[in-house]
Amino acid sequence: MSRRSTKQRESIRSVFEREGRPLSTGEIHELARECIPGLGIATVYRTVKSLIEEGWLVSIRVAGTTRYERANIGHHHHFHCGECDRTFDIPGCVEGLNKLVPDHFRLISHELTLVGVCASCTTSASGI
Amino acid sequence: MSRRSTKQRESIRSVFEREGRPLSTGEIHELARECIPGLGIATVYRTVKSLIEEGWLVSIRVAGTTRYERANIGHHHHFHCGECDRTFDIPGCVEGLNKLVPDHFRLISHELTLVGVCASCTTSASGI
DNA sequence: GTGCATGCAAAGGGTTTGCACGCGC
DNA sequence: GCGCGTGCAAACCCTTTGCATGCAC
Repeated sequence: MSRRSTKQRESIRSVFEREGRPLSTGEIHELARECIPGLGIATVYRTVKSLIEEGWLVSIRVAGTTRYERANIGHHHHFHCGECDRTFDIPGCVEGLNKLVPDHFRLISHELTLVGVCASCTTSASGI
Repeated sequence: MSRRSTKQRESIRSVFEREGRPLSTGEIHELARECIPGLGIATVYRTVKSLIEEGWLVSIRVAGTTRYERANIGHHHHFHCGECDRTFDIPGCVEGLNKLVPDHFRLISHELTLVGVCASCTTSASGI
């Protein structure tokens, strides 16, 4: 269970700590390659998988793509920007979920995604 | 824009009318083949695409897969059963969405998915 | 030195496209 | 008969796996 500390692995962890938002494998690859040009996509997938097994990351699905984020940030939801295609965490939750559950259905969890335009795209109009 | 009426196309439409719930391409293919054994998967994809362009279907993403449903059923959300992997429509909505939106972000739409166990899986324990 | 982690390339699964045939019109 | 819609197979994209090399320990 104890994993070796390699520069690839540490680089991927630091990308998440630096960005502080959910990232796709493409984003991870691109951002981590700024430090490690030769980083292979297979290593990204393998490292993400092992970080999930360790409980350091969790996977989420937003706007049709799988993304990954830190596991320790508690219950929250997501805001997806349709302009720059980035996803952000938002704290808080909604009320009235139980009244939506049909009779004899059992509610275990829920996912909420807000879709719109993020602050930087709203102000710059051109995106990032 | 006017499409020919073929037995494949009509069969796919009737599957949606019969089931009344969001369907994946796999489910569409399987269900429509009960009437048209030779139906190819490429035809399913092409027909679904054209039904979306016509505004008869819309695509949604639930639990990691793309599904399709009738476009004319109004605002609603989804319940995904983790046992049988089927998705159901649920009427109604939640309150308090606006207070979740971060400053300077603009909210356009939202998606809510409840995850749990559906009525038939709850009672039969074994699923469908 | 031992063996896990990496990079490359090939293999998988789901979706899309090219092409010749057949059916709707 | 003309041309769109279909079925098959190949092509694609994203993700996973096999294998030899290299680095962490």
